[in-house]
Amino acid sequence: MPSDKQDKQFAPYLHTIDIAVCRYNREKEAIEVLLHRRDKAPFKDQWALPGIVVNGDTQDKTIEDALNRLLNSPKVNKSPWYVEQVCTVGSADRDPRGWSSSTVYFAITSDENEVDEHRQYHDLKECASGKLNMPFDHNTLCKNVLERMVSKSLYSNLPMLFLGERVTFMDALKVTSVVLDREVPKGSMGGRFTRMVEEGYLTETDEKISRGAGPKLSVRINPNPGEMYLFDKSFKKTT
Amino acid sequence: MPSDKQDKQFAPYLHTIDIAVCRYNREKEAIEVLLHRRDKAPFKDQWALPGIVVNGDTQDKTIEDALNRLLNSPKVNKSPWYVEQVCTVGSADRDPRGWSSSTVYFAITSDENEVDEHRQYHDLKECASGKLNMPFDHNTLCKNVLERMVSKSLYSNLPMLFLGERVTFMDALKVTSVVLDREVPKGSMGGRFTRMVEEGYLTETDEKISRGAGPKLSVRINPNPGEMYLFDKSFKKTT
DNA sequence: GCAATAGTGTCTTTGAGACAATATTGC
DNA sequence: GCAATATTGTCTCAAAGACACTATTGC
Repeated sequence: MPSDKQDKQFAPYLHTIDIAVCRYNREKEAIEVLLHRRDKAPFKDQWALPGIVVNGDTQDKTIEDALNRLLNSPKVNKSPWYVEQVCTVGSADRDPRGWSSSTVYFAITSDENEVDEHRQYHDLKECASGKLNMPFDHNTLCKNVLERMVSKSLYSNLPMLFLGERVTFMDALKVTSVVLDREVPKGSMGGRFTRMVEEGYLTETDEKISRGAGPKLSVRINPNPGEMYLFDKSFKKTT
Repeated sequence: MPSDKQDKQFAPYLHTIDIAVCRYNREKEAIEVLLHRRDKAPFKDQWALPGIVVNGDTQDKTIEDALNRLLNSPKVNKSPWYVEQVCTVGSADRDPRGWSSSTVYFAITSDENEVDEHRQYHDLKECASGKLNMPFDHNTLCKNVLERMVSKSLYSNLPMLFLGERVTFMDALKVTSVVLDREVPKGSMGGRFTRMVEEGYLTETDEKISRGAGPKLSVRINPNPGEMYLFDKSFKKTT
């Protein structure tokens, strides 16, 4: 039924949704992206961003439906804390099969290590730089995702979203440094962190966890993981 | 030749480029968007965002080619100072003709009043709020454009891009207040303006212009209109 | 002259950033 | 105890923001 509407001979081009589901790997101190090993041509067996065809074999009511179908598909199978549309690209030559466009999303998920033969996390920086060679224009897409991530991290707590619900100050400092790829002053981050607690974005707990030497770390709770906090103080508050 | 590849009976859906070309109307103190009166169904004679079909009657090599084709088309016919992709939407019911997706761009152009029967500027806020009823989901698209414009205006000189090459401080202050829809403190804007001059983004001139009562206004030159200046000082400079 | 408005100056507050000093843990 | 490291505090600087004051124009 769907296939007679989407006859590949006559389809002007494919519109796909591709997604960069990212997590924070604490051991490697790196942001990683979930990739999918392609099981068919073109680029069979190469690691690519998971994607689906909008209105391909399955009819989607909206682009968001297609996005959710991708998130629930075996390629991804995640419920990320945060999802954001990054960009749309399209050209005659990005896919050897013909004209195709792709709408790219960026998502943040927990660091649970659910991998299998066809799902694996790779260093996002290596994907963006091309050190890990990816099919189609997926290296460029990863670069776009990384750029969006970095630019938003300057004026929001986006890096903290990688930490989920249970947050410590030192983890927030570390993950922000990892995302921005430079050392973040402890004092500056401390001020921001204090503000988040004072304004109720983070709530206090008595819980403390230990991570090697030194005092235990106080755990704060982010009741709404995925909700972004803006540090922007440009011009006066809207109040 | 192109039409046998894009047989409308078999097209799974239309992918269009829609653009919100905006200007600053100094008299009305408003941001306006160039609309196009549709000359055919659906929504004949209604004012809509100008758009074209990607790979419709004309083959495009890339999405950017389609964007340029739209900019050069009679619907728009502008070379904006600034163009930025905003978002992509798609659904089965946004266009009565069937599944369609649209990639939306935001552009800034001069305030030259080139209008005709089918091209006219309308208040962007009214388009975004729905006070001006628009076909398809164009009210929502305008809302997306306005939101992007406002959020970027908090940490960049985006509103100043409406002024083009010849810039005065008071115009910069005014257009920023108009974009943000609230009074911007003169002192804050003054600091930012001074920095732009000191860092060479704006260059000094001896020229002064008069605008009613009061002293004449000093004119500064923005040698690269369309190039955005970021005020962000989050964390330490990359140097 | 005089109203209107541009440009400048002063002061306060806030947050970034550097860095020292102190406190708390594992071993 | 001691090394490692979390946490707190102090100081400086830059920018936001409030607001007064002065200077320059059109009428």
